[in-house]
Amino acid sequence: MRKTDRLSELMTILRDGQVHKADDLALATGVSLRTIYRDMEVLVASGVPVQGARGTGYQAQALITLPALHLTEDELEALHLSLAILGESGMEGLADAAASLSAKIEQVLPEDSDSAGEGFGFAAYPFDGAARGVRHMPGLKAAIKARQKLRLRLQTGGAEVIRPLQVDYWGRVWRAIVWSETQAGFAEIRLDQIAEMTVLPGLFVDEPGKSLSDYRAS
Amino acid sequence: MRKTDRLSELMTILRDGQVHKADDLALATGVSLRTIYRDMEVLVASGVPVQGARGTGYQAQALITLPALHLTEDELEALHLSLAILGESGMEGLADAAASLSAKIEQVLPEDSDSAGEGFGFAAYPFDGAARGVRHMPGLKAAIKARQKLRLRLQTGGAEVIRPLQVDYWGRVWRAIVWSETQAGFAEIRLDQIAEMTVLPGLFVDEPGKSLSDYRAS
DNA sequence: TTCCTCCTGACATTAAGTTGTCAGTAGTGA
DNA sequence: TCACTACTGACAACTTAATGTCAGGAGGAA
Repeated sequence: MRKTDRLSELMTILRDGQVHKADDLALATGVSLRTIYRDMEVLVASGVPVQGARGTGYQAQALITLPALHLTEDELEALHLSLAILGESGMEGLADAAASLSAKIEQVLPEDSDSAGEGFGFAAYPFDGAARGVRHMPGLKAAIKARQKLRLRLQTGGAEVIRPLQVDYWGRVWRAIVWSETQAGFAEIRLDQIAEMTVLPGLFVDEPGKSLSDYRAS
Repeated sequence: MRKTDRLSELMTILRDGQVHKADDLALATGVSLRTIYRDMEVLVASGVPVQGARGTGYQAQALITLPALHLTEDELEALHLSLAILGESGMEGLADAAASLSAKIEQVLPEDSDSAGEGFGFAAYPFDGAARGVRHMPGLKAAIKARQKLRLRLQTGGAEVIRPLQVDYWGRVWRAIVWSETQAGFAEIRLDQIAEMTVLPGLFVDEPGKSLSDYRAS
């Protein structure tokens, strides 16, 4: 039996949530006790919620394994937004579950060292903030498509008239890349910093020095 | 360098969405061309959206990797419900992304062979059905807690007065385990088969032969 | 057609990982 | 305190996986 198959089998056995002695697991899988201890270590390290109690045995909680997924940005956005919506729904139990799932997801999402990024020196991604920020996503995207100017009031208090150019997921935050008319320059605005967003009647066209490709060239 | 580290590094390089020649990847990671070809095969097999074009090079799409997660049932419920809600929201683009993400998740969730289960012989888990079914989850759970009887009308047309005992995720479906007064027996009802659910004024107490532990003993 | 670069199989060699045995430690409940 | 069972380190032996070299093939663009 290959090791990965054996780990799978262990998880199947443990899925019942009952207490299992290492000896029995060893018998069931045909390996030594020492190997079971090692396997349990591997399972724990990979995030499987199983505990071993001395004198008792091993017990896992209800256990559904979602293997690695590769997501597009749209899919990640959908995931964030949907959990945020549920998290604020007040549905008993579900809001908590959405929060804990969201925390698990944030825990494992890659964080590029580059994205430590100046100005973003927060240690954790606050769930409430993400909910508020992600809410603006659809409106921002519509404005980008329609080339519509927006007025943003940020949590820091300032208001800016901007041309939204792009929304992306950079590091562990959703951000908008904008040309700010108020500041006459490019800006990267975290969506969770947006307190209020108002659609303005003015449209914009690509002007030299103010377009997305200019931003990228800088 | 360990293989897994190298695969990680390859993904980091490819994340920029640009075209990369295998030769350059080999130089960057210090292995032979043949090994790069093998590595790319492994990445593709694991779901990474990367393609190699002959004469050109390798290119990946925007790429966010969510490693394996271990969820509780509550968290899976939250995930299903939240995506279902977003999927029906009509938000442009997001409903599609929620659907595609949901499909990815269903694709990889474990399906116990036991759960092929008689009567459930469907090949795929229809998204629409899941949305409708998951909707009843909160009401069911409240009724279980309050020991409230319910009248269910199923998609097959029948109506039953039931005592809801438990909701769980079995195989790839959410189901309710109930004592059906109409049929005088236990039943397992897929949530997506519930067309309508009405709360009745009657409460129930555990009667011998009709409780959850009786179900489990059978 | 030529060039460029991905693609695949085979095989000997090399590298890495895994295992069981043994010894010793430790926590919990009766 | 004792019994039960999880826990950890070390090491030799064994197993499995990975690698590079070589040869040959294939698709797409200029």
